[in-house]
Amino acid sequence: MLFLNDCLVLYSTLFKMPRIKEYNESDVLEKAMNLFWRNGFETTSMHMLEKEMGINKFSIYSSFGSKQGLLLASIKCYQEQLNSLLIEIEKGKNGKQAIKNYFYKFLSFSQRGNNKNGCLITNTKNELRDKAAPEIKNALVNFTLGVKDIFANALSKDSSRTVETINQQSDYLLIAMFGLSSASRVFDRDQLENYIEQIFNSI
Amino acid sequence: MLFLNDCLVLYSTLFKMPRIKEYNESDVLEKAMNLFWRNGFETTSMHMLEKEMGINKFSIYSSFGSKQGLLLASIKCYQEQLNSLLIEIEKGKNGKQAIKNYFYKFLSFSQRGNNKNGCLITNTKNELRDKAAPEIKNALVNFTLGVKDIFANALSKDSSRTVETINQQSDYLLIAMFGLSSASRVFDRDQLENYIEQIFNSI
DNA sequence: TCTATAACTAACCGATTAGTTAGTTATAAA
DNA sequence: TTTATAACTAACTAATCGGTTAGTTATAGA
Repeated sequence: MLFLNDCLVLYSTLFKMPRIKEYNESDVLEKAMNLFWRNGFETTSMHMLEKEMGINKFSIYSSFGSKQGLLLASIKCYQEQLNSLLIEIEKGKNGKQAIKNYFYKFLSFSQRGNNKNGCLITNTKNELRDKAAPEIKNALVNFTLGVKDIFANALSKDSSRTVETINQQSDYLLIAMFGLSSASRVFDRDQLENYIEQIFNSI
Repeated sequence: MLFLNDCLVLYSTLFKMPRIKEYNESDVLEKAMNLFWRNGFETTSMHMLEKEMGINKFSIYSSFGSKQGLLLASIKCYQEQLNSLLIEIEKGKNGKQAIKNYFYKFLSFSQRGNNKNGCLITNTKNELRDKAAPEIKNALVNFTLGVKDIFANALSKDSSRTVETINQQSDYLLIAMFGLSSASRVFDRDQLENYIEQIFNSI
């Protein structure tokens, strides 16, 4: 992602160099992401973001445009973190087992630090629905479609599944993952692990 | 539930009868419940509630005490409606099939009128978590425990399940129902029906 | 040192929030 | 008709919301 800072570096080679930003945009973005992840969009106020990010409103708005702009940047930051778990699926030789491993890793990811934050993407889908800006909706939908594709590709590595079965099972796993994301905010770890085991009994 | 209206009737036999309420409390409660169900707690403002319920703030506060008090009453109203679906499970002879039928009926219930409202209980759990008043938390937890019991009792009707298996499978179905509630707000009907079929393949 | 510029501070904006309250109206027993 | 009382109206409160802006500060080339 190209941040204003990068533009400034380019700019400074051509014109006079004005005052330098005192914060790192990817550092403060990570903090904003964690706040949205923990509290949701509406509950997270600009005041909370100022305190957590350590910068004031002017800086937030000059770097990210709006509160929803900051959420969109947070979602993309979050998606990059999830992607590093998702590519493990593609490496696995046994598709079903690779997806199952991903479910377990995701569970740890969603409950790290004893916080029951769930999944930022699922949380945002659940919370905003129609109220999200089109860019945010697109980011959420596209990521979800990507995950389904990864599931489908993994399943197609295993022997003897029809195209129809692969489509049904990847759809099923997608909703099961959505359910796990929501449930991970409420249920205990052992209940959730039992849930994962049962999910993979049926495919 | 004993409403102020009922107290008033009792009161009127002993003292002078003052002005009569111009609205029916269970009627306006149903409308409030639908609003909370559709929009969630925070998004539903007192102004929206005034318009939807057809009464003003004073009346809402005199009948239900607070916004969270109105939510609590709405949740109890909602639970009564779900109970009429849940008792069908207890009537069924084949436990697994009875629970599966409940999943399908719940899906129609959660998407009636082409609205993707999900489940008021799941939505509230997802949205409020720690911010809910203790009374609301208790109502949610107790209802959830009740549903698990109903699942367990139904499964124990079928032959040859150990106590351990019944506990695991009813826990699994509880989380699957939670997942279905969340997913029903986002996914399509045929995807969700496929999800239900796959769930019951594994038990 | 001067100057153009962007980073930064802090006060401010109108709108909206949940909740309150003073004053008015309708009721029915007395 | 009088009167006690609760239902009702509507204006109000203090706090908070996302977002803006006028004024100050730091930078580095000229």
